[in-house]
Amino acid sequence: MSTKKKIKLIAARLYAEKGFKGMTLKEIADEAGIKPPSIYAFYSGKKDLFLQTYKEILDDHLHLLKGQFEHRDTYSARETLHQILLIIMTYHMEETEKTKMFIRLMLFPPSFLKEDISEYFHNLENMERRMLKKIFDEGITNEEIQFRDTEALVTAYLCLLDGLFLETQYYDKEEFFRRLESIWEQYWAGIAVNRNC
Amino acid sequence: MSTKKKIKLIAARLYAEKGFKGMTLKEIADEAGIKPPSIYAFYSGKKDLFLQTYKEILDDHLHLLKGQFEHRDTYSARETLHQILLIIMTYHMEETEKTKMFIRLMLFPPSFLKEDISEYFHNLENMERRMLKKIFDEGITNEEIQFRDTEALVTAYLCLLDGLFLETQYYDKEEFFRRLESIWEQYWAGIAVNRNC
Amino acid sequence: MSTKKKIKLIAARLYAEKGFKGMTLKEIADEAGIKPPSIYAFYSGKKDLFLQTYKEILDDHLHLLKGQFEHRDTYSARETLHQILLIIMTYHMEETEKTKMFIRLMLFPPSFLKEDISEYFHNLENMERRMLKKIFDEGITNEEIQFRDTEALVTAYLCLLDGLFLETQYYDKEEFFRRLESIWEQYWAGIAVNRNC
Amino acid sequence: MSTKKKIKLIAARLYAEKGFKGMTLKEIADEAGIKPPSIYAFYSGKKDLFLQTYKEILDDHLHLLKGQFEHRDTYSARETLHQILLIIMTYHMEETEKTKMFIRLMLFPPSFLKEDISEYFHNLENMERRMLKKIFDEGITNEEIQFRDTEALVTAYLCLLDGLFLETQYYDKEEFFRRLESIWEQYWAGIAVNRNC
DNA sequence: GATGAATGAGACTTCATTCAT
DNA sequence: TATGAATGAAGTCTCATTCAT
Repeated sequence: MSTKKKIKLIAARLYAEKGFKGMTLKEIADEAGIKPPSIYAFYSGKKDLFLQTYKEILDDHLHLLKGQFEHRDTYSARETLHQILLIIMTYHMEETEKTKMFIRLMLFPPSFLKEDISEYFHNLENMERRMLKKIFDEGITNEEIQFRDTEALVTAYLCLLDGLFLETQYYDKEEFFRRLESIWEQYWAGIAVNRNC
Repeated sequence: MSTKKKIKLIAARLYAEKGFKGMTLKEIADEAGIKPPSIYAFYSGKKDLFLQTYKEILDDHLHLLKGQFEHRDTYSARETLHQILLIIMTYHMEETEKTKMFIRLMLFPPSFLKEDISEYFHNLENMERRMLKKIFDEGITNEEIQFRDTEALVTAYLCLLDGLFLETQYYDKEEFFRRLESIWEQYWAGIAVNRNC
Repeated sequence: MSTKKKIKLIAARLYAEKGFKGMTLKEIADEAGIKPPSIYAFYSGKKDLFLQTYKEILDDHLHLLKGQFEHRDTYSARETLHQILLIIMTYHMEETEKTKMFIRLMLFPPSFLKEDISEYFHNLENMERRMLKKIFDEGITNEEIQFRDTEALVTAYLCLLDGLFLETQYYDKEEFFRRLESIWEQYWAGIAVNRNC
Repeated sequence: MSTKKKIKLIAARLYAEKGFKGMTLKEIADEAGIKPPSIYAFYSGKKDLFLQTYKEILDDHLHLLKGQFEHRDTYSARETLHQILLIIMTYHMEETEKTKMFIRLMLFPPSFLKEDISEYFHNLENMERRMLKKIFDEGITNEEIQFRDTEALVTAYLCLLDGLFLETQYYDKEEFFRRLESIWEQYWAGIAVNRNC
């Protein structure tokens, strides 16, 4: 891997662990096997390095989400919604560094990025809402899901995503996915058309 | 207010905003209207100040939770569970600084507190689970809630709490509580005994 | 003992151990069971406290020396010279703090005392030389000591004192006095009139 | 000279003058024509700088002593013992800084070095005693020196060394060496075989 | 006498950054 | 590309000292 790329990866990890102030160029350089001034051969400073790092993280994340919402036609709404949970959470459980960085950016952005980040998340949510809305609309049309204001359905699903997302930080893989299934079942029971009545 | 108390409050806020490294004694002193060395008249150092601050935050939080779970006998399970959501989230929407500090501690504890924090959250969850278990058991006995493994019910409710908790960070008060109601309704529908069948 | 006196004694000890910069008013106050500002009730500052302390040390020392040289008439030169060694060294072995302080003052005086101290030691040496000269003159007159330039005898005796003085810092009491006797014997053999020839 | 070496030399001098606490990185930097943080390019802190400095001082000193005791076979005991005095004292009169540092280390070691220093001086004395013992044994065999317990002879010679050593701090070169000769003569008279009887 | 609160001065140290090589 | 040397800015902390109480 190129030194430049290596620096960026290390920076991402250290940012996730320690935050912007807490990560030092010395530590990054040490782990990359170079000396701090060498970083300036690739990036114009700490901020620049971080800017390039964080952009990549967000792009990754967006790409992942987009991927999940495409090719969804062949499945039922139930399967799609369940699948989305699984895929997103698997990603977060596996890419823990990226996820930690993501959380830091979301909740505690460095002040010089606050606006930028805020806009990103705004767009992200809108995109998610649009995509989910389609899925719920189809689910209602197919009589899989109880008729209800689609916006409300989206809202609750996003809350489910958020809750699970936060919990990826507390539990180990096995425990987490056991919980996920249990939670999913109750969630689905609340919105599915009850065919047993 | 005493200077000592003032310092602690400012420290809590700045920790919430910037983290341990990011908050500086200079800034704390400036806001308190004193000079940095004066802080040492009350705390033996930055770490000590932080330790005393964080202990208070956690005690506050624990106290709040305990308060919510007491005196619950007169209400139905539905009311109790709904009320818990409302009270906890109201606290977090109002005490935004303490909540931010709480989140930082939970997700990105300073290394010298990792163990301590970890133990605290472990105890916290156990306590919550015990209390919620009782509520759900009673709900099932009263035929308000569908018969189901109580542990699973607790797990899902905690996930709901987590999701909402995270969302206190994104939305304004009005928007947040609108969402809360919508989410609650769907959640309750998933676990309540369906009397219309 | 009065607090004022207590402070002075503690200051002396701490100066001996750590030097002027190394001793802090906090530490002095702690040991005296008071708070640092209270020292200002007795002394106008650290320098003043030290000035009063060091003056007492030097006065003590001078007083001791003077005492040794008086009342010497009844003894032989041999006994007198031997006795002086014993008494001075006993003092230094017993009053280790005062001795340490004395050494510090002599070798590493705080810059604001350099001149003062230098003058003191100049006077001290002159006084010692005068007194010793008398003893040696009498010793030569009595044919106890070989005829020789009295100044040279004084010089060698002072060197003996210095050597032993330094060694009070290295050895324990027993070991030290064993050495002293052995050294004294050889010294005396070098200057005594050899009656066996 | 390299900046690193320059810093070390200045540190040694300032330590000699003012002790560990009294010497400041600011002053060292000023004299070296750099700024305090630059010192950290060469040493990891004040302690480290001091450690490297003091090690060199002790090594120097040991090296000097060892040098004096070698190649002594061709000389008489008298010449050897006299020569040792001269060479050691010449060193101390010329390397006044190193000697002052040496004295400070010996009498007032920084607490973090106490053990280390103590062990060093212990070893030093043992080495000196061994070497001197040989010289005295040979001196007795050659009938230059009166028969006597060799340990006692060594003890007295070391006391002579100590006395002169301390006096290197009081007198100027000329005065000092005049005294030395006078002292030496009386010392030697006390242990030499008296051929005139 | 004594002290709690406060502070100016100054210490050590870290860190991002520059620049000549 | 890479780095050794250097530094300005800033941070934590210590300490003698002041002052109102």
